[in-house]
Amino acid sequence: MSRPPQPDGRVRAAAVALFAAKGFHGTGIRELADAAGLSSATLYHYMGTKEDLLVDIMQTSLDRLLTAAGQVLTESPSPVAAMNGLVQTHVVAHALRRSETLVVDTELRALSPERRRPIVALRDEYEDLWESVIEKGQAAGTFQVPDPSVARLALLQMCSGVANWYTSGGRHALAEVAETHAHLSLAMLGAAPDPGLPPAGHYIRLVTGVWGDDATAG
Amino acid sequence: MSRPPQPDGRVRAAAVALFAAKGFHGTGIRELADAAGLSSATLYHYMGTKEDLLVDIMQTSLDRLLTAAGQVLTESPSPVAAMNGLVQTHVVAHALRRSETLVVDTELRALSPERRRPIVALRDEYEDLWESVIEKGQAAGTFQVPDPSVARLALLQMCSGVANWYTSGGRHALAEVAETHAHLSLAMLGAAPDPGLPPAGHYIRLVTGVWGDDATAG
Amino acid sequence: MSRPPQPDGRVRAAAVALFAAKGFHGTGIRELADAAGLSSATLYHYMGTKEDLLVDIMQTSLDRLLTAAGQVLTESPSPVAAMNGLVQTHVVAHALRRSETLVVDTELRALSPERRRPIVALRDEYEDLWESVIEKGQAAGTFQVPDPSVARLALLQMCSGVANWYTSGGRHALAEVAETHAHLSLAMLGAAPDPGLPPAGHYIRLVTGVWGDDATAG
Amino acid sequence: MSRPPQPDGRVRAAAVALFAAKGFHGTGIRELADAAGLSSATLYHYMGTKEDLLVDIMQTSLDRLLTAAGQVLTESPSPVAAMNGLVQTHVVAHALRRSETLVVDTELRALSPERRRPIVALRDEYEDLWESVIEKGQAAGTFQVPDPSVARLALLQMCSGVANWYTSGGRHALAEVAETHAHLSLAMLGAAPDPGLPPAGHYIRLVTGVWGDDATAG
DNA sequence: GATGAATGAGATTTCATTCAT
DNA sequence: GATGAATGAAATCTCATTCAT
Repeated sequence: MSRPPQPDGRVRAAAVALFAAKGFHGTGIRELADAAGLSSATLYHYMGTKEDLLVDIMQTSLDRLLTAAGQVLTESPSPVAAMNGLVQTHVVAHALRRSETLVVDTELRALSPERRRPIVALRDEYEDLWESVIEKGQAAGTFQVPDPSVARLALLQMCSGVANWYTSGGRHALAEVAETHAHLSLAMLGAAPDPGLPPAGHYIRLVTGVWGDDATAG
Repeated sequence: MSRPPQPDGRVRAAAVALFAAKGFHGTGIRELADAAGLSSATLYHYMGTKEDLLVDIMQTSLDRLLTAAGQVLTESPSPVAAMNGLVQTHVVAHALRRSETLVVDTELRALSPERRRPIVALRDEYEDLWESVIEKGQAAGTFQVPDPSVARLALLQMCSGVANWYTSGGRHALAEVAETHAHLSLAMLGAAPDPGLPPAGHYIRLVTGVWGDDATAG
Repeated sequence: MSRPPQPDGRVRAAAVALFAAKGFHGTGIRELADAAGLSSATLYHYMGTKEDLLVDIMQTSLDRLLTAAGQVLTESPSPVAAMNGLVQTHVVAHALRRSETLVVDTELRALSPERRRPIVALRDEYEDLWESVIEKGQAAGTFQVPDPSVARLALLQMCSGVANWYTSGGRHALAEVAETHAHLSLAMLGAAPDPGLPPAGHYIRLVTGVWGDDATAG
Repeated sequence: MSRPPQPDGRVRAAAVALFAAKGFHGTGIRELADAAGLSSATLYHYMGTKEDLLVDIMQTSLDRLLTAAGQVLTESPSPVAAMNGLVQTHVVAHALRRSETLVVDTELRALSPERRRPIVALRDEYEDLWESVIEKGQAAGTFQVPDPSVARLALLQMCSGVANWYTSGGRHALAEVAETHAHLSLAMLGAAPDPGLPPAGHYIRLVTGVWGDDATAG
């Protein structure tokens, strides 16, 4: 009775998939139970309310993005390297975990104001990492953009958008997509290409390391 | 009884605003009626079902995007000019008509398969215009991208994303946002800057010309 | 404003057809308006409430049945002749005016108690005519039935049932159906066949005379 | 989630009573819930849609009529015996289970075409049993009717009509009604009375055996 | 841990009817 | 005479959630 129970893997996985496919309000609790192989009453042994479940999914996802970004920044010696890493990590995460990242990006509005606040704080913390890299590069003369904050917004929209169209086994290989986005991003920022940056494989390992292989894939 | 009556301006405007803010499934019919200043029964005097209303909004919006893009392509002598025009027009439309463009971009999943099909066809028609411009530029040697179709996807996500964060009267002026996106886009495509291209004002006029000033603003 | 307006031909005809096909509660007022070629608001120039319309239809139909039965009894010299006439008249009316007789037979329950009472009185008046003919024949020794009142009920159900299955132009000609029912009825009552009774044509003329050719046919 | 749950006894009983008394369209879902002693939401725990409930009622009723008729035909050595049995069984069923038989006879039109088809097939199967008995009797010279198919229609309408007027404890005892209808039916068909046929008690037992004493009585 | 039963509130949509024009 | 606009009430059905077993 003290705190809401933590959703187990099956429930989370079903919720992530359904919230991504049909939206939070478009997903019924019985639908969710069916997908998890449980009755709707049993569902409540594994979670608090439907909103609790959404919060939990978002929190976990943003925590992981922050962890991954932190590792990237630690290991990157320059703004160009940092931006290359942030973009590739972000793109790989949005490609490999399409559903959960889509949920974070589209269902903020479904949260009540009180529940939304801490989630938005996490998201802002993450986006600030990007902005400060851009500013450092701009200050160092490595980047030239008309407006750093517009650049940050444009970059993030572009990279997050991968979750909208990437399909594993589709026309574009993951490494290709990640590297192309890094290339496009650096070009956007006016940075010269740097052949010495780590290739996509490095960031794919980083992302899979952070996410582990829980059942929430997809 | 023959065809569902055209929802009048107030109903459409209320629907666009609410669907954008809370999602299709997150918007109740009574909420919609309140926002339109009608009773929920009267609402049905002006529309078919809630889904009809969504389809109508999407269709109108995509028709206008296609019209605007057609005008841009007609008047543009080169791939660089065309891309500059497509990006600025798209960005201006997504900034001035945030709500309706957001609805088009996020609520496709709320449509039943039968209703979705023709809408997706319109969207694909629009995106194909972008792709063929990229391909022409690539063929002409003006653009150099690792992968044209990834570039198209990345560009569109970036430019559509404006609807997620632009606020009139906010930190960024509309003309600045449009031109910055054009600049970033051409940089992404590896094209040299061209100071002779039409400035944002031209495309703002084009967009307001196409959209008119009906009640659906926002 | 004083009394509810009399429904005109088109409205009555549409109502009779729809009430018969879909039931009173199964028929919507807009459906009715469509069928009559009017708007639902205009409908109310021609009728009172939906229930008024039903009452009107039933009253008219029962009045005509009573008129026809009165003519039959006047001209019939014996219980056998009377029963032959009642049956044939009833069958012809239920065949030629399927819809309106079905409505009378099945929608009594849709009336409020106050409106039902006078209609039931008319129906009882009509059925009493049948019962008294059976009793006269039983008293005269022409008929032999185990129970006159069960016989009346059985006879009327059988003859009214024609409205459930007769179709003009179908497998059975009207005259044949009427005469067969008269034959079966007299057999049920234990009466010897009488070749001198008027044939179906006589009663078809009687019925069409009473009903006239208003627009309520069918 | 797989198949609509079987409505339990109380829901079925309430539905049968209300559909018979007020018609399918005349019966509201809350009314039904009240009669079953449930909330309208709980109702849906026990049934699919209102139409599913109607289909279920009709199917069950027709299945039982077919079962009973099959037993009658098996045990009847002659067309006269068979017809006597069919009529008495039918009459007893329509007297003891007025409501459910009335629903079958009057609410077919409330079904959508897809749901109606299999129900009509069952009804036709049942009516064909009657027709073939009449034809056998006619071929054997036991019956003499002007038209066997009109005779079948007339007979069935007469016997089904019992559900419209019979009341247990009313003026007419069940056995009397059943035997009277058998007598009238055989008279209609021109068959000589046969004192050796089973009396009503036999068929009352047959019917109560087939119907059991579930909660759907009335 | 699991679930059938239950429900108040609310979903979307239709109802019959009125009225100003 | 005709109708578009309007509506309170009610229609059927689903919602997220609770609880006794």
